[in-house]
Amino acid sequence: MISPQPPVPSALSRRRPGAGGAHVVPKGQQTKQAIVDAALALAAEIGLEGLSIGALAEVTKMSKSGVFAHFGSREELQISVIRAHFESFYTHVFEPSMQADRGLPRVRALFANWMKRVDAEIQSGCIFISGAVEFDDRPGLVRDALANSVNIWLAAVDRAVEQARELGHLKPDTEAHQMAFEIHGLILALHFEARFLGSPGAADRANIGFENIIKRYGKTAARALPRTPASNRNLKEK
Amino acid sequence: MISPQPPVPSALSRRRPGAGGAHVVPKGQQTKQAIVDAALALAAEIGLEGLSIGALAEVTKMSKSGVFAHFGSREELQISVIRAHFESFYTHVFEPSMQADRGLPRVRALFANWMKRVDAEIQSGCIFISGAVEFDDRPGLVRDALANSVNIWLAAVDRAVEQARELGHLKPDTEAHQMAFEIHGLILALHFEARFLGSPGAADRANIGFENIIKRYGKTAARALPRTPASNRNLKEK
DNA sequence: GGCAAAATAGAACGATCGTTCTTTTTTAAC
DNA sequence: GTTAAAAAAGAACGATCGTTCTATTTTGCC
Repeated sequence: MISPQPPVPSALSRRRPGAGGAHVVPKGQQTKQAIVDAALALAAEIGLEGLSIGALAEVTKMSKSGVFAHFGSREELQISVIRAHFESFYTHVFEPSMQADRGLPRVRALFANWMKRVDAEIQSGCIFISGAVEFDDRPGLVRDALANSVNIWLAAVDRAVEQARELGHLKPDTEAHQMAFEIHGLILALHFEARFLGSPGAADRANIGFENIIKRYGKTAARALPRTPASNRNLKEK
Repeated sequence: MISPQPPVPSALSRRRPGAGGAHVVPKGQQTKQAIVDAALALAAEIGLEGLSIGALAEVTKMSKSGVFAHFGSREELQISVIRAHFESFYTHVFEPSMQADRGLPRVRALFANWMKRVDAEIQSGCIFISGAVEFDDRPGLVRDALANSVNIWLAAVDRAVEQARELGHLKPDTEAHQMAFEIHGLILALHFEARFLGSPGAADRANIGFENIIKRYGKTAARALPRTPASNRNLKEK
């Protein structure tokens, strides 16, 4: 239900040959994984559209046809990259956040881990963001896979916000997707300013923006130190 | 000072031959303008990187070399497109906004016109946004021209916010670029959700997000109807 | 209307692209 | 160790790319 694509045959069986067991991982899947890893790094830099089988063959020290044979088409290669990126995102951003308590803590964890991820992607590039721009006008399987992955993630954010509202951590009339939309905007602005413009302090601005959003939708003002005693007083209750 | 590139020789003399005067516009610049216009539409759809001289020749019903001769390189063509896009943005977004009163009204006008523009670009695509993604890792003249244009625009937003603060329309400790950053995020989230995901209501969410930002930084709460009499009361003064 | 200059067309280049086909090498089960 | 299957290499394809060079057409001033 979580993974956007069914055909991940060896996602769980990809473990190294354990004691007593024979070689569990066929050679083919092994090199295919290596190709996808290289493609992941390459696509992050120059985009999914910039991914070329020739360049990939050079990086992996294989022949073009050798690389190609593992996917059957460039489209399938791109989809494999999206799949791998989603898995990584799921492992490093989504899963750790789910260990935080349901409600506002989890919303904070989602944003913090998301920030950490995007902050690292300032250097390498983010496939979800660049892919959205590259394929917003290009229908097909690649776009579908991309939109599928993104939707799953954004829905997870929506859900966490809605749970926080239900638990009384947010104002009862909070529109979950409205708040998630504003949070998403901060991430995109961070990516834009930091990666494209090289503007320093963008991460701080995203964090401050997040606190502003929390202040706007949160039920209590206890979290971020209030500016004046007056504003503190009136926010304490209701 | 405003235009990011000096060499715009006929920006003012591009008027049609008036009564009595001979043909003021040489044939060359005339078709060059037509090519740039076609390139502008094409680049909005498929991106600056997707711009190909062959496709452009087909659209304009010219030969490849005929198109090419006007620019001398693909890079120069891309820069011309950025220049044209900036001029259009300047005319349709910046200039009308400057007719609003300095301060909060002007900030509102800037956002409203920006929204109107992006809303139209949901269909065609926005060169500033897609270009930022395409060239965030590709140094060169194209990237420089793009960053230059974007910086001019973002600085204009910063300036308008700062003026609003100075005029007492915003809280005195408002960090202009922080607020502009959050506004920029709304625009980017709108572009992402509406253009890539096709999510309905994204424009509404951006507008609501803007009102939230105004509420956060604004000195008075008179604008957007307050939810409760209590919150209204305490925000009225200070 | 003639004439130089500007504008456009046409053909070809080397490079790279994704893909196909054939051949060689490597793997892995017996 | 043999052997069939899987994996990888190699060569070539048609297409498109940006660009160059040369010819042809069109423009615009006298």
